[in-house]
Amino acid sequence: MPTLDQQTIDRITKRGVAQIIPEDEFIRRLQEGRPLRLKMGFDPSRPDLHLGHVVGLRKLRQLQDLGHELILIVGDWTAQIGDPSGASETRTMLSAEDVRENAETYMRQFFKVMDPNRTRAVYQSEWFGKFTLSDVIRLTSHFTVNQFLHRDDFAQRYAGQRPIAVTEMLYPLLQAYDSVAIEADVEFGGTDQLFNLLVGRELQEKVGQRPQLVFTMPILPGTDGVRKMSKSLDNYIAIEDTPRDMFGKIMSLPDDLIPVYFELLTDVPDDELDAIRAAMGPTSPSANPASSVIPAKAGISSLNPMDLKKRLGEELTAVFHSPGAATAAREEFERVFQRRETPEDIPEVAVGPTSPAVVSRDADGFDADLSHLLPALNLAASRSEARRLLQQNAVQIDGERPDGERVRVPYGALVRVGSRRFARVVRG
RNA sequence: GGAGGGAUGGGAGAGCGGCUAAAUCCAUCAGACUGUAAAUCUGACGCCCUCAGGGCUACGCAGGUUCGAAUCCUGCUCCCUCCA
Repeated sequence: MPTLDQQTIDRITKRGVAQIIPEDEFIRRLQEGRPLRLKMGFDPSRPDLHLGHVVGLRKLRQLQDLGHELILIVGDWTAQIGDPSGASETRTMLSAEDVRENAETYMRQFFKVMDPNRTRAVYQSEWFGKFTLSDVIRLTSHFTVNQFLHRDDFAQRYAGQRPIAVTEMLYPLLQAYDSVAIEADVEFGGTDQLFNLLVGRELQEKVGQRPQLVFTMPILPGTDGVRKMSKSLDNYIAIEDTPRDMFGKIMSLPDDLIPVYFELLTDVPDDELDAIRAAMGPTSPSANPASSVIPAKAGISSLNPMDLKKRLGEELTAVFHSPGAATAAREEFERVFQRRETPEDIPEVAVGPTSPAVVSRDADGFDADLSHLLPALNLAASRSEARRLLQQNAVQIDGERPDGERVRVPYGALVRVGSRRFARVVRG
């Protein structure tokens, strides 16, 4: 294993890190030069990875690249408990096939960031499958309810007289036992995982193992700019989003998220990061419309929010798809949104003579009832919505805005609703 | 075992007999503007129709009271809190 220079240590322990417990020991063990056994768990009931997960994966990848080994825990038992970190929602049991399928989906995404050669996936059922009630009692006996009630999330719910399921108390315990089972050296998680990770550390110590180090990573804000990125809040950018969606969602981020995203999701050097922060800071043009013209100093001219977002979008899209796809997505974006031109791939929809959208037709086109045509083209969910869109002047046919519901539509016409919904009408 | 609280539109959350297709906020969509699908402002936001109007469905489920119910009553189902 390579010896570590200070720069590498800083990169590992400073950037994109919330807390390392204890930090000095972590650095010492990194320098020992022996492979560490890194642990990270995942919930197989939600196999969709998004950029919020990538923050942690990138950190793990850095460590893999230094020769450390990751053990990925497939949480097929904890998944049955539900998400203890907030929204209480009863979860149905997953079948073994579901778990396996979800795990495969997960890994497919996972290995876009991680190194498969230094990753080993294990299922919790390897040890919990054999668990007996007395094992459970022994496990629970190490901790007190009072201790668990101090967990931030539980404390808040208890104070607010909101429910805390008994099984949720089991969640940290199971997760902790995973650390014992695999003899983890370091466990990783978001800052909201701190309590669970520490329980693992404590349990290992109680059963006579060397206690794991705990490594927490900052939570990435979602596309709304406020709440953490999560699927249930629908403010996420999925790893498997199409290049176009991924790029587009990044372009729609609030400007003040730009520095965080660069910091946590890219390798831009720290000094460049500082420049970005300075440009986006409270006195930046984005926050002060009066000075929205950026000084045309060479090298700094690229530091306006839109260009930064394009760069961010292109870099990230390239990671999860390909550089070519990323460039194409950027060009598409520029064409459709900046120059208001038409996109490359427009779905063609055949409209036949019996369609209610067709009032009468001839060889070149037809007289259309737009309230029927838009739903038929998948440009509106219902006739009511179609009418609303028409009233709002959102509809264009070959660039013309119709003034009524009845209008002549030639075959091959491009129908556009708003700025991003398109369809081409073909004879059917 | 006992006492109490609740179930409303994609989410949160008002309403507590007619003025309620249901306040407000968020999300969403559109228009304007722009540096972008940012920000801001404006508007829309159940479905259907021969559409400046009309109709149908909707406030956990099933009944009931009433000219009229999301709102009152009864029974169910589900959820939550507290006491023991």
